[in-house]
Amino acid sequence: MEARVNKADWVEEALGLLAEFGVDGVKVEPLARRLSVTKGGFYWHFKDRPELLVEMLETWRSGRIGAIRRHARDAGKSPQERIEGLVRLYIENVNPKGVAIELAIRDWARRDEQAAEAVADVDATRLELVAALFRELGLEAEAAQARAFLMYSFLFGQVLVILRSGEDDRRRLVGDCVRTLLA
Amino acid sequence: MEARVNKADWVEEALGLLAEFGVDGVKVEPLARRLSVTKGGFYWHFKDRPELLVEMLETWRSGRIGAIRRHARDAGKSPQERIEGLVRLYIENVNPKGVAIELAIRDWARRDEQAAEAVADVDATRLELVAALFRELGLEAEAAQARAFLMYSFLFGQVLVILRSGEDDRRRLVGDCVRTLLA
DNA sequence: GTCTTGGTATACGGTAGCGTATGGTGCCCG
DNA sequence: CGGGCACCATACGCTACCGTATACCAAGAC
Repeated sequence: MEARVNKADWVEEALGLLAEFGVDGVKVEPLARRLSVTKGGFYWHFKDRPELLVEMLETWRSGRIGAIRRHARDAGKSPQERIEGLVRLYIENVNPKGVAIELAIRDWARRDEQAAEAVADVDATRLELVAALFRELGLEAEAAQARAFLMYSFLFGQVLVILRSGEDDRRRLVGDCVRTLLA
Repeated sequence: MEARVNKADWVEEALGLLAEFGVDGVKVEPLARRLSVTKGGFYWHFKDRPELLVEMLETWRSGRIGAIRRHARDAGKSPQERIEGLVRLYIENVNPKGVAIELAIRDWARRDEQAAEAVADVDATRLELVAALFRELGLEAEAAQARAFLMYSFLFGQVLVILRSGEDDRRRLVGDCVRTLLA
């Protein structure tokens, strides 16, 4: 039943809109319609649309960084396994909505300083984690940093390229690439 | 002086808007304002806004594919040099507007089938070119394809990650990565 | 039982953009 | 020199969205 809609619900649904239509698609009236309410309540929680946007960014940033920190403590597995876990976690579309949000936010970041800062923040965290794993694998600090950058960039870039040959082909290619990056 | 604005001018300026604000930013009235005319002439050249959008896509697609074909005929240099030329050409921001257009179109492609098709088209062409260069370098067909995918994806992904350490650092990292990819 | 907290509905005025209509205007061509 | 072609200005009606105002309501706290 869930009659009432709270602040978190607004943000959550707004992220859904973001994933589907990009920043410019998160508009308050459509958002309210999605939640089957009118925008009456929106302006109770948020001063205006920009305030919702920063809230979304904060939610995303802390969510992503939290996820990374949780993953980092995931000891007991080999570095390879943990890297492969990351690959699965962020890319191999277990979670298409999450990927869509990432891409939408990165696009947004090209025009918005605050979005860019959030992205820089999570990138720094993730890159450091991946670099640490490469160091565990025996690489020198510099080399590990470069390798982490290469791997991380590849994983993102890969979702931007459109293969006509289909998803199976992509999975195969990504697999091959990850393997060579771990060599 | 250039008083009159022709179809190509509209498309050109529309691509500028696309680069700056994304697809949703290409709106006909603002576009006309940029060209210092009213939208009167717009609807003489184009039936409606969607028609402009497909025109932009076509222009971009044929432009990119043409550029690739031109580059492919650029013999006389070693494969390494030609690959490094590509890196410079498409990525190392010689041409920030071109990169912005690419990204905006790829974002657009997530929601629009026609944009996706254009992107798939240029990706196929570029991937094949890069794969050919890796074959020249002595890799087997399969390996060359995978390496091309890795390199191409990396170059795109790299522009999505935001480094706080600045552009010099990025250039250094990208250089290192490209070198390991050519090894 | 009434008060407060956390919402929701409705209605309004304003702006931006879309697409249409219609009537210019400068320039080239015959 | 008179079309007509290529383009521009103006004005209109329509819709979508923003933000504000204001009144309402339901549930728990006292």
